[in-house]
Amino acid sequence: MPELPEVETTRRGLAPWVSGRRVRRVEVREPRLRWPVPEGLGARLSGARILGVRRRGKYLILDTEAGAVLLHLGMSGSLRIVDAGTPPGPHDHLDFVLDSDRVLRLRDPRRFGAVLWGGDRPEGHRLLRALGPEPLDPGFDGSWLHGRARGRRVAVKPFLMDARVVVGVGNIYANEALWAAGIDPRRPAGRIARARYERLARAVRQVLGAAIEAGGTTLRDFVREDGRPGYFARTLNVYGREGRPCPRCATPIRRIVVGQRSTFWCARCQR
DNA sequence: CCGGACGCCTGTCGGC
DNA sequence: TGCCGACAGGCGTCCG
Repeated sequence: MPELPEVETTRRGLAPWVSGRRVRRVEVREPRLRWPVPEGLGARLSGARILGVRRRGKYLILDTEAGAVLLHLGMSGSLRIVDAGTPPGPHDHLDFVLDSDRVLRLRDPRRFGAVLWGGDRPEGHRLLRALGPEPLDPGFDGSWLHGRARGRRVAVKPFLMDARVVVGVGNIYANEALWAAGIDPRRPAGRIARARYERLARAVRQVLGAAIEAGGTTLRDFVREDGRPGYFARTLNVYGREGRPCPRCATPIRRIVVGQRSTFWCARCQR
């Protein structure tokens, strides 16, 4: 599900509901996520004030005065704010009950998501430490991509989806950005000129920015904190559009597999 | 170091 | 109608 735009949409929606609130208690109905939900989470958090919600890549960081919680939505996760007393559905695995009588609730049918203890320095957590730059920050540009691609023979699409290269770009937005930049997704990363990486970096920024403005992409599971979907799906140019005409040249969009992931592209526009 | 494949899970959809 | 395979927004880990 969630790539950077969906996680950022979630962060923005959540922040006003959780910032400044205290956690009354944590209810874990299903601790078996990607990793087990830490045993002592509730004990640590009970009574602690939430200071804010940050995002790093596809991770959310819930900062509290007792330490930070790391949240990841995996493929099918979503976080919502519901009224206390709202009965949980089958895949509503965990609640943070707030002193406002609202509940921050995690739903994750496939359980690829995670809820982890981040401690006092969550950015030093082993899962966050090796992450590359934020694509919307100034440290990310064509030179960075070009430099990281030196000598790499991996296809540019999995290269772009590698969180050590740049965070937040998943399958949907990798497809879209490569189409926008006119680059063949199978092209070896080290065989792309700097100027084309400048185009690609701009495309990544543009696509992610537009998707955030649209509230993210909803294919099936993703909903915002209030249950509404994101509307970027109607803006997708290639993802999920096999056989439909390329919006730029009308050539039918093709689907192939690159790096074990579905890849949609226009063989005429992308070279 | 690098690239590629594999699981982890549940749900949905299309074809027969 | 029912069954079965393919596929799904991620990513850590393992293998050669």
